[in-house]
Amino acid sequence: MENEQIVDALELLVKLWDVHGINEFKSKNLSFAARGLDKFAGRIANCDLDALYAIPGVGKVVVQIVQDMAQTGTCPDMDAMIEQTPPGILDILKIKGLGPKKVGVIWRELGITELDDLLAACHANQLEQLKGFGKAIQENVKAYILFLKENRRKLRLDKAGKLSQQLLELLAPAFPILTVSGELSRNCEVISSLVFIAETSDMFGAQGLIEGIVGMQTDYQQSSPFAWRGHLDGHLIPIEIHFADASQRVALQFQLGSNPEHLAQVNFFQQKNIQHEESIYSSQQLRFIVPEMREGFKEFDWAAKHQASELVQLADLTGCLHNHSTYSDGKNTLKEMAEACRALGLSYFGIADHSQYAAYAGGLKEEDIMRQHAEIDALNQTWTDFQILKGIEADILPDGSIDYNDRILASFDYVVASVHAQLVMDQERAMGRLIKAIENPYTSILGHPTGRLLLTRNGYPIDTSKILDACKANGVSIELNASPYRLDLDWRHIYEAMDKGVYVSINPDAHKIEGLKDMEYGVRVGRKGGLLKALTLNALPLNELKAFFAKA
DNA sequence: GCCGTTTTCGGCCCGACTGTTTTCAGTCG
Repeated sequence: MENEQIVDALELLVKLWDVHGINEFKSKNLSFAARGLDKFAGRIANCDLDALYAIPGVGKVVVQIVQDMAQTGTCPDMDAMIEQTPPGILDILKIKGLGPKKVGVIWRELGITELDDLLAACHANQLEQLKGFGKAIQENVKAYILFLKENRRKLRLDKAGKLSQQLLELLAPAFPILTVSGELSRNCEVISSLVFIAETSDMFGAQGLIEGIVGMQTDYQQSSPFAWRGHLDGHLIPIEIHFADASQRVALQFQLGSNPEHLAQVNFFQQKNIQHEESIYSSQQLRFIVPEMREGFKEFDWAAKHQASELVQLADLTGCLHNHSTYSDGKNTLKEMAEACRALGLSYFGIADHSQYAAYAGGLKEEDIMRQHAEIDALNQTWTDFQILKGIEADILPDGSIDYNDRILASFDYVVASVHAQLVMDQERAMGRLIKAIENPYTSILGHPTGRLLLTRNGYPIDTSKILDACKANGVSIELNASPYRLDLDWRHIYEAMDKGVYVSINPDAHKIEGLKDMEYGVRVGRKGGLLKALTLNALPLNELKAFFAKA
């Protein structure tokens, strides 16, 4: 097992112990140890014992657990907990606002072990009767279960992409010409079904080929001679595989890859003998629209003003600006992160560790900042083609002020201002807080503007138009957080950012080296919203970027 | 279960909030 999986397993074990009410301090210690292991630089599975014992909270028992986990993927304690816990409890544990203690109460007092039963209990006002519960918690639980049920067949873009790759490999022997279509070909941030087009001259034999593949479960009611529908074992997301002969493929790819609104706007169903995508547009005197933009949203207005060649590309990026290191909650050192960034061919690395208010994430105290800046100055001596920029991801405090005093803020090259705590706000409060932060003269970039986590938590409500106006007026860039967990700014608002001339910064929010690659998701979703190279902050040459930060 | 001594037991990570209480437990980031 890899470090991340081991740590995840330990955290699950902690939760299960807490649900079962097992020695509170034993589980607290394991939780503490897991945090230490999470930060561990080497590979846990083959490090020596002394290194493990050096981690705070790790003693004989934890070492045994970790070793068992690393080698077998489980351990006796975990086996025992899994055996004693109905699987539905694990789903209930995912509900925000319900911790292990409350889940334990629900299980013991109401005998509930399934989400559906918990929802029914909410409807019957049983939850609010429990000690420590009330109307508010019951309403919150009800809303969250409905949210989970609505989303349980959906996947984030990154997960859908990986599953799609797996399916392409599975299907390749049967269908040499196979393409991805549907939402994934449009780079939607959340995918509700996986759509493929398989070229075949034997429409009626195609079905059977898929049925013969291990793991492919056919939904006979939804399938037809023209399309197989079903799912892959172990995955809830619906899969569609449409069949087309060579002459129909371009048209079908366009049809299934485009939102119906887009099809309507190009009069798709009135068009005959489609041979090339270009002709679909040219026949209507329209400019060509790239696949990812085909939503029937604002792409035609955009195309009236811009060319597809103006869209940002991965190769246009000159550096990246929102990253973490072991100074706060990152997994790799500042030097490792910077070197990895340089290896990607970028010309600068912006470090933006957490600020002091985010104590849970190891936010930087003043002395840490001094230490980090000294290290950056030293590292910057070692390169001529590359440099580290001194940034910070400073918390936007509940009153809208920015963490740190002006003297400290002035010591950074730039400041990413983000909300991390007190995320539950009505729009009025959220706007007051964000606008004040944007107006702060030290703010350079507004970080993850809504705080959303895709398929997990909706962000706080904001009036994006007013936020963009404030950004423009104050020389602040807005972040397109490229982590596939967030992809926040929502791409639907990028069109307006472009119209208003607001710079968008594609920020990976990387907490480890591999996280730097998330910039690709940012580019894909940015293009979907019409993001221009000219208004991508981290596509600017370094001197222009610095001028932007200086608000010159 | 682990740690660190006021060294073999007693105490255990932070700060803030929320929804429950009527002083606090549970949860979150």
